Amino acid sequence: MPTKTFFNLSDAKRERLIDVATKEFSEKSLNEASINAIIKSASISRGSFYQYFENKEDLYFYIVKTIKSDSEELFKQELKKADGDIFVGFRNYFPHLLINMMEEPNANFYKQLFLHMDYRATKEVAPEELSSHEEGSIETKKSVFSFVNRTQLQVDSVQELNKLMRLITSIMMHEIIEGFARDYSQEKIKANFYQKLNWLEFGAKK
Amino acid sequence: MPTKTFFNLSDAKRERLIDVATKEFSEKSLNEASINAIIKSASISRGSFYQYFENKEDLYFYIVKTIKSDSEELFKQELKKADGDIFVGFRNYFPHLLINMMEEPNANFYKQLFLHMDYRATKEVAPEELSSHEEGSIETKKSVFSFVNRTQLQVDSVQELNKLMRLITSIMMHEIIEGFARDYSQEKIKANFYQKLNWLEFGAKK
DNA sequence: TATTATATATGACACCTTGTCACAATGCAA
DNA sequence: TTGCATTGTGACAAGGTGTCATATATAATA
Repeated sequence: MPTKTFFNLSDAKRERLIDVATKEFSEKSLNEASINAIIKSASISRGSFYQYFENKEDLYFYIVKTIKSDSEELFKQELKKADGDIFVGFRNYFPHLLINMMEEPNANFYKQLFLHMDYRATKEVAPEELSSHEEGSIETKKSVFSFVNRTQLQVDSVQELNKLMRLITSIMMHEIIEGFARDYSQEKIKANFYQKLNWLEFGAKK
Repeated sequence: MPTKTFFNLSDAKRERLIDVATKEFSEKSLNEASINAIIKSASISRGSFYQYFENKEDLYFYIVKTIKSDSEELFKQELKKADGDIFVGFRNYFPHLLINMMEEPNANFYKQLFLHMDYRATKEVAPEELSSHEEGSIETKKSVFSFVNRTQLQVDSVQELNKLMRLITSIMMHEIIEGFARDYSQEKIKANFYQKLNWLEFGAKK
């Protein structure tokens, strides 16, 4: 996380820095992007940068966190509308996610992110509740899981439900990555995702 | 790909270089690994390195290709044994894959690979036939697909079958990555994978 | 207001990369 | 031996990162 000093900065300076960095990360991958380029564009001295951030990653994942809209909340809403049916919930949630990720202003940032994402980045992008995955402490906090109608699912516990939802999430992400890589239209990505969701929901076997 | 010059090298020199590089890539990620370290350990001059390889990636993916056992062939065999049932095929194939990836001598190399893998690397590791994915030219070559019993599946075409198998492959990889990240035992990884395979096969909905 | 304390800014520096290139040293064939 | 093709070499330019002693604001206190 950025330091207190960073958050003490004037809005103008802070936003300028973030804007410049976001632009850099939208054009280059995390590895290719350079602190030099950022501080030069933002007219900030090298020393200052390191007073705000531990390193490039620190800045990067702060931006990821910022950009990522509160998707979990949105999903909960769709889940409620769907009376706790996660398949319907995911289907209706997916278009929102696509828009957030594949349309301006975030499209290029996400493209770079997804095409160069490693395991760590995956966790940063995934909904927090699902990725945390502490097997014991799930039931305590009132969470997405409480909105799910489990009776209609082949799951025996919240842990299994968690696994199932994480599976769907990862399939979802996978489709978006594939979409970025192959320049698929949103429609095509949706079709691909829905097909996989159908297999998972009803079985791929006759 | 490495140059002709590289393959002209004496076995001793070539193997020494590959050994040293493999060790480096088993301890550090592709990004962290340094050509300097490799050429120093292998007692090779900087100029020579660039006469063998275009860059670090060139060497890296050559090693990946080498290390990766011909998994496709193994899978075909399991598929035949299973009378074309891909679910049985994948179930029986998975333990082989786990051993190849999670036991000596490849374990650390794969761990680094998987924990820092991006989209490109994903494609390098995935079975070639599945990753190529040229929608037209699939049926021509006699391939895995010809061993699959499609009648029992909810797929309408070879393209759909390809998608389904790519889905399973990606779930499989995902489980292995998760396993590396969380230091799961092979047994736990298997259990996780089989559960997901069951959902996919028979449906996650009651 | 003058002085002290705290927070912020700075850029030279050491140390690391990578890829290139002019040149040296081989090996092999005529 | 001469000549050509192949292989080997390390200094070099250009770029990267993180640190640190020092300078400059800004706030707080006497």
